[in-house]
Amino acid sequence: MSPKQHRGEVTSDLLLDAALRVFVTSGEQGLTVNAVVRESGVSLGSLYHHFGSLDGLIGALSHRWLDRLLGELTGALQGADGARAGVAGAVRAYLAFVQEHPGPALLLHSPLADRKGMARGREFRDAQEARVSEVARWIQLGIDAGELAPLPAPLIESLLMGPVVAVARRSLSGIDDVDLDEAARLLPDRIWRSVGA
Amino acid sequence: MSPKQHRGEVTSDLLLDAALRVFVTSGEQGLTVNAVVRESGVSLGSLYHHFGSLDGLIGALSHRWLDRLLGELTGALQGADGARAGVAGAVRAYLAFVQEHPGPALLLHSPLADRKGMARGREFRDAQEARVSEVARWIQLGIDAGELAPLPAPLIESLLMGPVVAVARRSLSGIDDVDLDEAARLLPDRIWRSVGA
DNA sequence: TGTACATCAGTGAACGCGCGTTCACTGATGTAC
DNA sequence: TGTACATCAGTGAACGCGCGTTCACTGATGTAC
Repeated sequence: MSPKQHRGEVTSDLLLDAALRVFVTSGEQGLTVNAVVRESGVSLGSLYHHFGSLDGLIGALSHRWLDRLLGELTGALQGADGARAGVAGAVRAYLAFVQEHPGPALLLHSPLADRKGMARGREFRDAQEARVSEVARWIQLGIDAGELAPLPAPLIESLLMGPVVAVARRSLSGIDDVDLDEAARLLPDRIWRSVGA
Repeated sequence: MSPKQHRGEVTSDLLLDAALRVFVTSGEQGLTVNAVVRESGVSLGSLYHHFGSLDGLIGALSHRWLDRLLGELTGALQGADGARAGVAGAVRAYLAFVQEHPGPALLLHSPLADRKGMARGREFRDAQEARVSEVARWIQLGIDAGELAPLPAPLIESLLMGPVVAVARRSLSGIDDVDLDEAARLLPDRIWRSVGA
């Protein structure tokens, strides 16, 4: 599935980038094989050669970007000194990602990512699983150290990321009443109040 | 569009209920005219007579349930004595809705609701607009009274509902690591810390 | 109360369209000797 | 270095399927006089 020749990798990237552009301009229901082929200039057969199916292509695209987002998130958590700084870092990292990559962020907030990703089973889940449990571990360490409130980890995670996701969705959906820079300034302190010990 | 005879209303309800069942069992991409017709026992022509299109049917279904959810939410906010009680009431009302109506909650958390709803334009938006701005007004009153933190209203809304939505999504997506009753007990106090003055 | 008529509700066969996928094939690249 | 061969990459016409929608029609209900 992963290319054995250089030109194969180039073609894969052409298809992935085209698929993202199609999604951004035409939405979920516009993301068809024909649209991707037209946008990329690559032949239909090549798409199937590299990804096996449309779901395969979308899964690979989601995987690529989810990996980057989770990477920045876990990096921010673990690179910080103490729970409070970690919370602030993760909140800002998420909002920065949304600002820098609105297209991919929209994709990841759409159910396409979940559905197609999950459908691919093990291979996909396992790769992310590592990242997701890094977050869970960080939370547990924070609770054990008495820095985070002694709540179930999923609730901490919801209190931490819920408001950020809500702001991101609002911004991405074109409801223009929220300023991401302002949110990056104000949210960390407010979120800390809810999860801090 | 709304039925003039009693049997018309019965048929509408049959279709709406069937559409919800189809969505719950087959998901978004399984929600087709044929599936709804098969599930409801109503003829294809009747579906088009009452709703004009599949989008019309889905829009009406989303509208019906979004109305109920927002109704309970605004009811909880306004029926409470003080901002803190309002926050707790709204959080519990939302989680109770998810527990009592998981199917509709799944529908409202899917992008189907947004997309189809928005596409119908004015008529739809305006009906909800009233409800949505009731929430915004309640928030503004809370800020003015010095009970809620002096943040932009959208941020308060995100801090208030974000964690609740996150917990709901988690529960609805089958990640079984979150207990809604426990969340209803623990979240109000935590959320209050983040939005209280 | 009875009849005529307009409107509403319900029906299902038929249609066209665009979708994802397949497949037989050609061309390019890398490797073994 | 040269040649033969296997594998990888790329191509696009063709296919079948299920989708949403239309339409000409019949039957039921309510209303006017």
